[in-house]
Amino acid sequence: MKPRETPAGPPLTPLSLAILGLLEQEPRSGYDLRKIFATTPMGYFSSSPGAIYPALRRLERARWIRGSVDRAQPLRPRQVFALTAGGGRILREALARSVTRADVAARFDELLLRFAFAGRVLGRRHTLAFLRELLARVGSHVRYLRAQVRALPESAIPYGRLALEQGLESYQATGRWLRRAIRELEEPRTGPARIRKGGSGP
Amino acid sequence: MKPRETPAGPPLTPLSLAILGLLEQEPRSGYDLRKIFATTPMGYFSSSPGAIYPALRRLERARWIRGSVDRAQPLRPRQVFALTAGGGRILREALARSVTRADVAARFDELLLRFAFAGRVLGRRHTLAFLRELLARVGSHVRYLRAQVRALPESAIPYGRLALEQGLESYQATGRWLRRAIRELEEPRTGPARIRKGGSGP
DNA sequence: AATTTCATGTAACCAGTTACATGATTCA
DNA sequence: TGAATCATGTAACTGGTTACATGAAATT
Repeated sequence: MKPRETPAGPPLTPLSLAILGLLEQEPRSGYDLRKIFATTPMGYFSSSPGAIYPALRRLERARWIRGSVDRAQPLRPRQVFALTAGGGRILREALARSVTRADVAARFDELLLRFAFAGRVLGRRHTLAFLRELLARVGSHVRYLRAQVRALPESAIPYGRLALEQGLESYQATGRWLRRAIRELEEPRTGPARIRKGGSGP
Repeated sequence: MKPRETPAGPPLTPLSLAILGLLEQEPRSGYDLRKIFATTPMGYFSSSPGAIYPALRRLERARWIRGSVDRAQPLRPRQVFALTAGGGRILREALARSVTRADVAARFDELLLRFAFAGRVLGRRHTLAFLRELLARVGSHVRYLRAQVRALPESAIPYGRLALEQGLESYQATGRWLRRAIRELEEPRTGPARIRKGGSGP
């Protein structure tokens, strides 16, 4: 038995990952996916047909998803895609992959997407492990940014420092959120801690 | 005089904008830019030669920058690029462009980049106007996210809600930062308000 | 002598963008 | 009748990624 059974396969772009995660929840058509990307906070991803339909075909060619024509509907027949067993394995692998500081700095949205899917797909235990690793990496990124701020000459014009501080404070808030999320998942049977208000009202 | 003197020109991608902003500060070579992207928090941008050198040539073709060979150095001659007058106009236009909520949701890094350059290029007054508009858009995005959280069924599994709350809290922190930045720029002659510690230490 | 750094590039590839196309059905 | 919605696609383009190439100078 050779170690790697996956013969390369198509690259797992953020869009592909989002599609796999959504199809794990339930089978959906390309149009369903477009609606989700167009009308929910997942709208971060492109909802353009020129992105989604080719992506679906790539995933189908790799046998990670399988489409079937749904003729129940009276309209033009929809093609509904479902995750295959192999696709599920790929998804779990992608969600369990370890996190680097570079991911935190440059691809945080993807990490958040992974978290959102991890609960269903990996279960509470692995999701907690993921969050703890994420917290460690966010912490080291915060320390990195703080060092960058300190390294600025006192005389420098404030714009660069302010821009750095935006990132710093945003990641600090994320650190606080991570600790809360970890606490919440550790004791699952407590009522949901509603978020305190305050922040960016007018 | 026809209204638009700019005949299309190349698209102003985030990388192009970063390059224009950096060349506005001082003339630099492609290698200088690569070093900046590779070793500073601007590392968010790609430092690959396959991105930078073609971008430089596009900008040069559009006459937004101009390169000149620097033979002072004993090494292989460097080509140093400087912003042209037309390039400066393009840069100012890009920095002054108005902000939408979609920008806040999907392209915040670019907005931050614009802020970092705006101080030098647009001056304090226009930078303040930019920050105030940004604050308004961040506020409406926070309200949007809060509505999304509220719309979730109480029974839902907590992962989706938690993921939404990450964004919410991160943007709330950005709102606080924006108010502080605005205050700081409004009264320029106060000592720099150092950031209070706390947050994501170990 | 070998490695690292300086400095600039090219070539192949490709995911996503933009814009257009199609055709049925439901609604006003 | 006409518009909007459902639903799926294609075609052209291009910026960025990855990987490779080159060659001189400084460093070890």
